[in-house]
Amino acid sequence: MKKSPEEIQHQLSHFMDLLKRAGVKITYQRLEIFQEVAKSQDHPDAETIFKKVRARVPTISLDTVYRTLWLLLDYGLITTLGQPRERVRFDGNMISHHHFVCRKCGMARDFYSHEFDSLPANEEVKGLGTVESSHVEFRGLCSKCLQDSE
Amino acid sequence: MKKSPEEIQHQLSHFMDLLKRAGVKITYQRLEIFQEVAKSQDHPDAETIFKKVRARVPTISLDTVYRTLWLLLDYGLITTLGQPRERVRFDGNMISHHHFVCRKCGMARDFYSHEFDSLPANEEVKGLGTVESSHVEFRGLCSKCLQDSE
DNA sequence: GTTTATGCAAAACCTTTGCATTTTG
DNA sequence: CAAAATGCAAAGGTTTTGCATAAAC
Repeated sequence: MKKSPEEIQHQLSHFMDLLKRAGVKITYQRLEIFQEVAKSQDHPDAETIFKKVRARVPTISLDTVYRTLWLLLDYGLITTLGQPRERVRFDGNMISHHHFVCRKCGMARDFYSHEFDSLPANEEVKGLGTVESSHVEFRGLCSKCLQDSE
Repeated sequence: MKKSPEEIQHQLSHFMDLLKRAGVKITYQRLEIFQEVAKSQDHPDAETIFKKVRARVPTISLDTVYRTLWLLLDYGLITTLGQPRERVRFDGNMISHHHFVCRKCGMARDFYSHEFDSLPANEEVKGLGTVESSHVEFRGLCSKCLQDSE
């Protein structure tokens, strides 16, 4: 589902509004980086975004890209695949299971559900390849972070 | 759901069997590392596993831990949270969506489903915290990797 | 005895930080 | 003009690699 130029434009206005209200400066670099991520379809890494933006802003540096991406994340304008700023974590539980992940502290706990083990894939998904398993991730706040924020 | 000592023992036999058949050497270090991950409940990182194993094998080094963990992953004896050996990836799509991920090449594609946006959490999950959203990940082989393996 | 794994140290890799300069509001 | 952001270079943290030694088969 590719975004229309109008939709990108609309998101861009929202982005500028949000920064303005927060007293954060709107720079040429930030606008370009935001647009690049907003129109991306393939979950790019920082380096990829850097290269694409550099084609239009030759003086941009990689650390500005990182700083901007974390800023966008803080303002809830983008998300990451998996937990950001984390090292690899290993899982010795080979029984099919699912996760509850705390969006604040990153705590991940297993739970089990036969129903979720084999959710039905629709035609759109079947067209992408062969589906072997399904995994559910519930996101929210864990009891501990809930208490801390009260 | 904590594993019983018998279950760990059973998994250990399976592990040794598999390595033997593959002509891979069974070492003290590998046995200890495997057991540590097998009994873990909290998705530890390499450093954590290293520290725990070092308590029993004082001469072990961190690079052996990494080499062994990737070995275990290759043999399908453990998994990782998120994609292994990957940098952070950003997602500019803020509409609630789900993923199909290829287990071979790591390709991740979005798809949409109102049903999956709010799957019902059971009592076990509700006890962990407040659930805000649900996300489904289908895993399998993408069309491209499927072709390559034929 | 031959092959493979280990431990060490050094490298590679991705991401972050300090600081002088430039840009924004 | 004051405050904040950029670009540079250097540092930080995690993961990987080359190689001599040690262990497994």
